[in-house]
Amino acid sequence: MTSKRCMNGGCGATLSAEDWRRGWALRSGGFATLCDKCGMAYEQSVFCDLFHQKESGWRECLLCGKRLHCGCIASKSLFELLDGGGVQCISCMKNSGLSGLSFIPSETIQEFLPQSSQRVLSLAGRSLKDEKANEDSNVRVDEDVISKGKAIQLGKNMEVNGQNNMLLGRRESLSGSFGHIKREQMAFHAGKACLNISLGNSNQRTTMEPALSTGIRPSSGVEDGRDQSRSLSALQQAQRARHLLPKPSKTGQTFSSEASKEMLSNMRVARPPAEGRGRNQLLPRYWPRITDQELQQISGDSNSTIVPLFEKVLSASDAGRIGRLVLPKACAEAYFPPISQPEGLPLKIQDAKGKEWHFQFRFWPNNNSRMYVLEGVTPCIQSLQLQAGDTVTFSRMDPEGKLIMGFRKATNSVPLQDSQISAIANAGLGNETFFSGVTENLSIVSGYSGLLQSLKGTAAPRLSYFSEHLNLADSDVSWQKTDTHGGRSNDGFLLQPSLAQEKKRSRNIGGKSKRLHMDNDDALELKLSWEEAQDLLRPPPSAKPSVVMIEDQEFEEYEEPPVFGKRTIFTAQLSGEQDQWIQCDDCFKWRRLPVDVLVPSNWTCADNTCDPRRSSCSVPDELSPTEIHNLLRQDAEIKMMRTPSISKQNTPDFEASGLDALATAASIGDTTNQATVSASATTTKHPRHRPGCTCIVCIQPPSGKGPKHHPNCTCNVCLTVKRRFKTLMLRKKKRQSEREEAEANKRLMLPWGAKEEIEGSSIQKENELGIDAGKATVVGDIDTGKGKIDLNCQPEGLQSSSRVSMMSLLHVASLPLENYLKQNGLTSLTCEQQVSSSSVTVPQAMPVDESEERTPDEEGSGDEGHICSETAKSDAS
DNA sequence: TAAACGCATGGGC
DNA sequence: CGCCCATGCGTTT
Repeated sequence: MTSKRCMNGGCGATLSAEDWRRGWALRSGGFATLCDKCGMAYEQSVFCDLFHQKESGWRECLLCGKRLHCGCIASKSLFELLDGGGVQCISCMKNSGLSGLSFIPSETIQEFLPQSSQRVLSLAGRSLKDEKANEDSNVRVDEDVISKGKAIQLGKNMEVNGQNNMLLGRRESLSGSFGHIKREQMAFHAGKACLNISLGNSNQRTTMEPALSTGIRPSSGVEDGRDQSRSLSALQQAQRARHLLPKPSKTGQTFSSEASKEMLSNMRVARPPAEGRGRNQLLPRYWPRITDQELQQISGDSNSTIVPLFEKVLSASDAGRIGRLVLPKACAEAYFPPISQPEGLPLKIQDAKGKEWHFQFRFWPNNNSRMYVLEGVTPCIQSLQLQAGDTVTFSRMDPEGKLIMGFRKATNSVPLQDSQISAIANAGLGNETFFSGVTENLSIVSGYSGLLQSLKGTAAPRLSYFSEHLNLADSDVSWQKTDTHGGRSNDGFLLQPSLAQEKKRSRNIGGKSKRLHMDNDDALELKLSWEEAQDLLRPPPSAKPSVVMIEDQEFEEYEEPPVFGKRTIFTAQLSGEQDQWIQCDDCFKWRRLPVDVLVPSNWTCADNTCDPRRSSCSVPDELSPTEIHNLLRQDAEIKMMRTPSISKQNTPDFEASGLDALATAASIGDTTNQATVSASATTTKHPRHRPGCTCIVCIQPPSGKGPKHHPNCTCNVCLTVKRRFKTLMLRKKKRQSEREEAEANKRLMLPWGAKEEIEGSSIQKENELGIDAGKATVVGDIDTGKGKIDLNCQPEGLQSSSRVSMMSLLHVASLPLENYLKQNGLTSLTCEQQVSSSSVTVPQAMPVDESEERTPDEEGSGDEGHICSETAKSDAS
């Protein structure tokens, strides 16, 4: 397929593949081409490459630079698109031979949909030209006929723009064949006038006014709850989609931008993210995640461009002997050739090695729908040694249009260990969740009560409960899921599952649960530790928790769901002034915020109410590129320190700082790593408490200053202290039982060292979970109960110290809160704080982990003495 | 009789 | 309730 001929009436231009590459014609998505000579698309016309996609909300026309937004669907701009061949259907979210509007979230489209009406509709688009009834570009479609179509109902609650009446109808339901797009659901719009638009050359398009359809608005009284939810959540959905889109692949970008660059070099064209057509319509689980490298491998040295289409995790039946691979309907209809007969078509698909496979692409009628399958895949599956759980990817090589099949073995997932599970179960903290991966911007999750519910079960159900209640269906986020009982194995990604497990496993592959899985490379990319997740967890606005008891443990329950905030970076300046830095979602500039501002998951400059001067994306960065670089670098270092294994592995020479370093050392058994801090400033506190830190240590005013606190004071500091006390009590119980158990087993059999190892191992367990138990260390006189808890301090000999730590913690925790506070001089809840002499990034306080682990003592009042690392080391040893 | 085929069923959402 | 899709299962080859 080296050339194409424009089918548009008098044009007849022949366009070669070289033409496409040169930008004379744009090879579009699907199986279509656009004639650059006449501006018309032919075959299945697809306009998507005429537009650079901008996030999810709008596109910029490459020809006229016009910004098309959702409103265009009801404007003349829409008609332009329609004239090119169709529009996306809101019901199936496919394209009626044209995906120019595929960037518009379907829910948004619905908002602009006109109501079903008894109007004379005309079918727009050249692709309908063969339709006999459409020779005059007008087809009368009776209401009753239309109403058979399912798409109608989507628009039934919409009012009609008097000028540009538009109606989406289900093509299939109308009157049978409309040629190659027979099955497609497509758009109709009223009036002949639309057909007179944009038949000329491309430049005419520039004259079109977007003319956002003021006449069309969503009506109230949506009857169908499903429709309602879809409609009402449009913005949310769109926003979520925007935030959670996978990183664009460069290769994909070249698909449209390379050609267009040449063609439109003098135009204001922003480089689009590689939102290939259809991505917005497809379920995220089908979004291709092929890497640039993989794409490069496929394309080799050729001039071809690989456009990732979709992917699928193989189910048991896909990988089984039947040799049928069930294709996601939306993907099949969007990317594979249209088929009208169940027998379908033979399809040649080339694998990454260049071998060409012959499959039968067909469908089975299924209810009133279809089920698409690729038949004859067994040889291919076997050749590639694929099995259930592996992923096959489908791409298209342009301009040839050849289908390419790749795969990704599910070989590198990291199952949860039993120790991790049990540690999670034992942690006893209400909102702990084992995050295997989360994108940096997180969306709303379910309510706290859901989490609490989940706590009632074992660890595994808890995890799955949480997973399943994370409303992240539109996100590119997956959650490690564990089996609900028994082995707690990581179903779905077992390398060599036993036959006995086959069935159970297969149920967890694909299907609904597959969205809960995540490839390991994704997990790495999206790695977010439990601590970091805590950083991002925000209490709901105006949250007032009620305390509930579950299994003798108190939990704060919130009415509103918790919110995941956007990740920010905390810094401090020479003056000691603390800042929080946040990156705008739109312009990616970093803006300064006060430290105490809790930001939502999405944040743009416009939200910068704290600094009106910088509340616009147009305002330049406050920081120089170098400063930003340093900011990010330090933040990355801090992050790295939080993940011991990564830290150890990737930066063997990196001198981790503070407690993190010691925790790291503890968890990896390297006690020689001292707490020397390169990035932190001089402070009498542990280096972890650098200026800007918002932990309880640092949020308290300097000693002797600040207000005295009453016992029932509800200020942040007091609440935190009280909360810690509670946690301490909980942990006391836990550790006591652990200790008793360990001692019962080992007292007479093991020397101290070995016994200490037991406790040490429990700490290490927690460290594996991101619970830096090693941070909490107690030194002092156990017998008198005047233990001085310095959680800043990490003695060199972790093991011996942990023994003291446990006992002292137990003792301290057994005291009444008042005693506790009093004993530790905390009635005034003040602390000494020194600021650094340089501006540094600081780790964000970890609401549960660190703050709960520490006790007020450490931060405390100076008279008990604030034992810091150096001192503590000698004390403890 | 087994494999292939075509459709039906049902869980999950 | 409708849709998707994994897979079951009866029929055909």
